[in-house]
Amino acid sequence: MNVRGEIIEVREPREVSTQYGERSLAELVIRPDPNGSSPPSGAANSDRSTAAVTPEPTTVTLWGKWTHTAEHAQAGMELLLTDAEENEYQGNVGYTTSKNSYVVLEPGFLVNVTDVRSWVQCPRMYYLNKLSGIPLNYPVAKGTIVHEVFGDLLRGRDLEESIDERVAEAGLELGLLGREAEEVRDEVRRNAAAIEGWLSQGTLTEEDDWRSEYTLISPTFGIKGRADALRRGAPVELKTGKNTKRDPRFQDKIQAACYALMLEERGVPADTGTLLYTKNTALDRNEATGDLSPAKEFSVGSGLLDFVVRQRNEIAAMEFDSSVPTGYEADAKCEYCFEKDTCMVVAGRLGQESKAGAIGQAVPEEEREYFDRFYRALEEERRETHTEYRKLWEQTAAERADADRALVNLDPQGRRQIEGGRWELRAKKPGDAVSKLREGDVALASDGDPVEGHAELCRIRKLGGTAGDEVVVTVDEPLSLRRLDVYPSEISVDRMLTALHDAVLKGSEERKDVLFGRRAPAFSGETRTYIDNNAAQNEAVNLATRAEDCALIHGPPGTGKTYTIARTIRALVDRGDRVLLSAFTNRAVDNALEALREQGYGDSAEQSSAGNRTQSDYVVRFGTENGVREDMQDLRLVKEGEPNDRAAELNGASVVAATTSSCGSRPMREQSFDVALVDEASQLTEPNTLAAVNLADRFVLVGDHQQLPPVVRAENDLTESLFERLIEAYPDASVMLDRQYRMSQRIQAFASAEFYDGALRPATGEVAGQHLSGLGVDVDDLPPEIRDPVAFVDPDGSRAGNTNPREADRVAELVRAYVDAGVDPDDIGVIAPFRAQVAEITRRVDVTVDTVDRFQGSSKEVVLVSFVATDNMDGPIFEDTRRVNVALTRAKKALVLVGDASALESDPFYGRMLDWARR
DNA sequence: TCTCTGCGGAGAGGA
Repeated sequence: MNVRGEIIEVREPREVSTQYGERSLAELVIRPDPNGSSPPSGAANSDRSTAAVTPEPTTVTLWGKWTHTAEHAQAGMELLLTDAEENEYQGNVGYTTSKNSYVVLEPGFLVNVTDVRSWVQCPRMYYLNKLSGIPLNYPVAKGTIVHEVFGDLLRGRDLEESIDERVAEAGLELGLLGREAEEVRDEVRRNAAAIEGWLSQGTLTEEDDWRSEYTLISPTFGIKGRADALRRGAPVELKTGKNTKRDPRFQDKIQAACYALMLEERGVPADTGTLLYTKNTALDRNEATGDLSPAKEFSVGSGLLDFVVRQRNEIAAMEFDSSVPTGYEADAKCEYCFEKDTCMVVAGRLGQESKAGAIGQAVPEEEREYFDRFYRALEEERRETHTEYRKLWEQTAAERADADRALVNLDPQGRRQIEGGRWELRAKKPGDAVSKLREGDVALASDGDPVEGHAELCRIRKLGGTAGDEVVVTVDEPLSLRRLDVYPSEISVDRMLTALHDAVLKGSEERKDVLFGRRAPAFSGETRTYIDNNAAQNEAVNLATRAEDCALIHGPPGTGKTYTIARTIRALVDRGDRVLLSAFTNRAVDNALEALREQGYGDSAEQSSAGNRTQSDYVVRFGTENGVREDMQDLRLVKEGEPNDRAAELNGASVVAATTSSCGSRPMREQSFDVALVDEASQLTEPNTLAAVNLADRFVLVGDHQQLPPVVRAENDLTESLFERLIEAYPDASVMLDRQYRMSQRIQAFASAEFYDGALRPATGEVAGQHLSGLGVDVDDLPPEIRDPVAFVDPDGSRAGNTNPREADRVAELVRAYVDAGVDPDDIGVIAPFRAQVAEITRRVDVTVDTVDRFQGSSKEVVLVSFVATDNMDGPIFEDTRRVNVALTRAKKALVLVGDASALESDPFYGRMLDWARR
């Protein structure tokens, strides 16, 4: 049986005499989790009836080599013991390890296979890889291409066709690395020859069954990864580096053993692993000690699997309290390590202990403190992401579907092989099924069980379609498409971590002086008139152009933020600056680009045809095909093609527009700018902002900290934006746009008073006095309760979960009243705090209905807000009043608050809002 | 069960 629970005490390991002689053991005391203990396989949920009783602490005895794991265990960690034996010692009943047991620390912490690999090489290397990311370099780029070609060959694709396409796909990266396509194709061809030779060597018989790219997630061992290939059920890893030894490298074996471990968990054990070294040149192959085959097979014994688990436990234990490895944990030799310099520099700069030693001047105390604080915050965020993975197996299909995390009960509609040997799978989804999944997302496609069944990472090509129930995905290997799950990603955390690293360890001293409060931002140069009808906007452009370090533009709702951004960019480019335009969302990036184009800059007509851009005065949109809006696709940098052309296109652009997340990608990390201008800065975590800021000498942040803050999973330092921190530290480096072009006087009054000290005012009398009559509506045609431009309606509903059906009915009635009075449905928007209520209202009306969070950045002539709450305003969603600011400031001419009067009155803030609405 | 956008998912290798 399996035993699982929280560790409450760890006792010293000791030697004891047994009938087999001297043996070591370690005892742990755990509080068993009644749901976690289960028979070794299958029926995990069979004994849930015992859940009601809180179990007594139990002693777990770890024998032999598992005492190693006990040495890393701490109270508070979760422990999983598989194949446990019940035992009784001196009257106490407990559990011990058996011959087949594994001991797993923090099984919910999901370690990547490559992380286990690098940890085995050296724990410091694991840390350094995580911290600084792997930069753009040729061996890695080439390795990636060879892997892709390998997969293509296994799927039966023509070699030359595969090489041509895969090299072309890597065009941008290769170009940035200064490589010619033909040279790369030749090299890939040489590597592929080794693969092909082996494939056709007779090693393979008719019974050989192959599959490529196998995704595995292990709930038991807390490991996830993707094997290059399986041959007769055993893992095959391709390595394009040099290995002139007879045996595979140890860390390569560890990698294959990780996959073998996960296969064993699925009941299909593999007792061998194969490493395929394609090597570089014929010369290298001759050096191979008599062994001409690129393939090296090795046996995967239980000792190796145990070792892998123990190594993985070391990582989980290290991450449990976010501590930093020193290198002494392993016996790697620093003198031969090619990361030695980096290792020593990081150690020296951050004041860390390192086996390799430390060089360089430590960064000031406050920077180290900052680094540590954000490092912990980001690791905490990573752990929250891991709980999302865990739900893949802890929740039932129905629970996943209810949480909008999966589409279940899909009806497979067939498959076909597409270009490149890959597959297109089709299915129908139950008509009313909704989820967070969107077209273009990477998701986990499965036959119904994403963890124990057959699952593949896929790309969603179509969701909905004209019939509304169509699902189309593409995958490397075919399966019966019955379920689609959100696949959580750590990319965001990884990129924030590298941005933090770059900011503290690579950032210029001048910028760090400002970031760490040692010096106020400086300004210089002449003041000019850029915008003649709005003093604050003009001041904002001047602040940005005169900034020597940074400028902060505070843009409340409707104040012409986007216009000001476009004008600023133009001013900067006109004087010769190279500018990075960034924002949190693709939508904001494209909006800013649109404004730039409206001002006559960067229009595609002006840009010469792609590949022939010689003048450096054009705009490039850097982003994914799905992320970039249709009308900006012509500016989008296509990464595929002739390396030199692709690189020249990016390098030559005087304005590059990309999300902050993209700024953390490898090609973008190679770019440099004079100025980074970041929109939606108040919605960005500090490390996210740094990803853009790191790429430029100076930066301009645009945002409104009175609107929504960053969305993060963990409660920590990430919730305050850099924008907010700096605007509080340096009010003199900021300007607030104080004239709004959106709301009538009556509508803006509450927000202005509550959030902007009354400083937000209508830009013109026309804006202030706008009214529904401007839409050709006779107010007398409306029901009396909504004739005032700001109205309150209490439908006397009651909250049920995150919905309020009666309130939804009332909202629908009011929407119809507006439409009947002549308001165009396109001019009406409905806002609700919860997605469930959004769905409830959407069923009743045919106008835009969305959450507050998704409405940020847009506006409507008429807005209705459904508050849902009854009884009181408790709950996190209502506590952050900035959300209300956003909701109330979306309306131009009419605003209706729909909610429960007594609940709203129970809170001072909402009470004031009610007084204003009822005035 | 609060809100949620990004991102090639992970891994690609160097002596």
